[in-house]
Amino acid sequence: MDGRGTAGLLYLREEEIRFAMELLFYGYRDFTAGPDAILAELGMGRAHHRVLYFVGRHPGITVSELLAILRITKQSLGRVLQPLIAGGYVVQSRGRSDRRQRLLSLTSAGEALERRLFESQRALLARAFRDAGGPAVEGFRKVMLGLLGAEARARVGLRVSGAGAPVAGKVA
Amino acid sequence: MDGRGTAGLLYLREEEIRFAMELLFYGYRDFTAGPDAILAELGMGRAHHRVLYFVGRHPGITVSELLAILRITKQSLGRVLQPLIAGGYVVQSRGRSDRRQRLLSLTSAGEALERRLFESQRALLARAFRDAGGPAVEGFRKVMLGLLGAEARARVGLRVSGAGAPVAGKVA
DNA sequence: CTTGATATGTCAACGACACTGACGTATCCG
DNA sequence: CGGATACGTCAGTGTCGTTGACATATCAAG
Repeated sequence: MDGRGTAGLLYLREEEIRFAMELLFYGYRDFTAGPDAILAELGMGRAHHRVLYFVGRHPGITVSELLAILRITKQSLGRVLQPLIAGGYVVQSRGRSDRRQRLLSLTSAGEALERRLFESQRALLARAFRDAGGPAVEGFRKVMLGLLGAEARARVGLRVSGAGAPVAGKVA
Repeated sequence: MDGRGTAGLLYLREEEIRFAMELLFYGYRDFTAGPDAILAELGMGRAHHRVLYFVGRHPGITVSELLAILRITKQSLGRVLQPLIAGGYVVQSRGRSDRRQRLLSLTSAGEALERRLFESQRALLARAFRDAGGPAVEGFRKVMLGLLGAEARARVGLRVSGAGAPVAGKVA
């Protein structure tokens, strides 16, 4: 299988690892470039995008849960959430069972902006998927899943349904 | 090469795209967590890591070239490069053909630190590769390569061939 | 050899985004 | 009632990026 019939299965040479590292570095940067440009025009940044994304993904999410996903402090979230609320992108509502909670949701303006940001990345990702092909996409998911820590894997695993068998991973 | 509009092979549902987005978000964060922790003890940050990495990767690199790779300003680089030089991790030497250039290389201390940071990520990546399997790794590379812009693709592409890699060869 | 471009360094100010620490308030729960 | 929890906020700090301006050494060309 491997060109050089060296070791049997997967010979993890350093070069191979460094290649992957650079793919992650350049890939992540180029993947976020589109939204970054859009947000810059609105005086917002990547942090705003993350909030819009996860609030859109989990309508009615609590502040605590959002903090856990983003792994930032409430002070950091506040700095970015306040403008989003003031700008009419996000609304708060008090929890019905627990009135201390402020459940977050997107307004229609928030949904529109999130959609715009999403489409920018969707286009790039869809092209990469199409060019790579179905089996490659499946491999991409497997490898990326292996990079996630236990917490993130659990979070993302909740919706892994259609993505095929999850990686056989030991979650230390 | 741009077969637009057909959903034949790969049905790019939104859910699938969002799943990949989250893999990239969580994956990149968890992938950088190891080095971040090591660097924090040394009073350094991710920017220092990137300089160590690429200087180690390209010994004798010019400042201009490093700036082009990182896509930051020389002021930003200076703030991070100066401590690395003062700390004995990086050395400068004047270019032999062009004495205006300051060619950058790692000292043995720099190599040791870079190696330590590398090993932290290598362990995680190697485990993810092993768990996912060879074909999955190949798919991972294909998809990630598709996310790179032309410039980054050319940059990493320079060593896809020269690596003598068991990588199946052509890209995309 | 002067002249203009290039490679690099640096000062100064600023912005985004994270942090810690501390305090205040509303609400839940036992 | 009283402690724990959910959230908000003020104040200060640090990393890492930016723009703008200016200095210096060196190259390359007329």
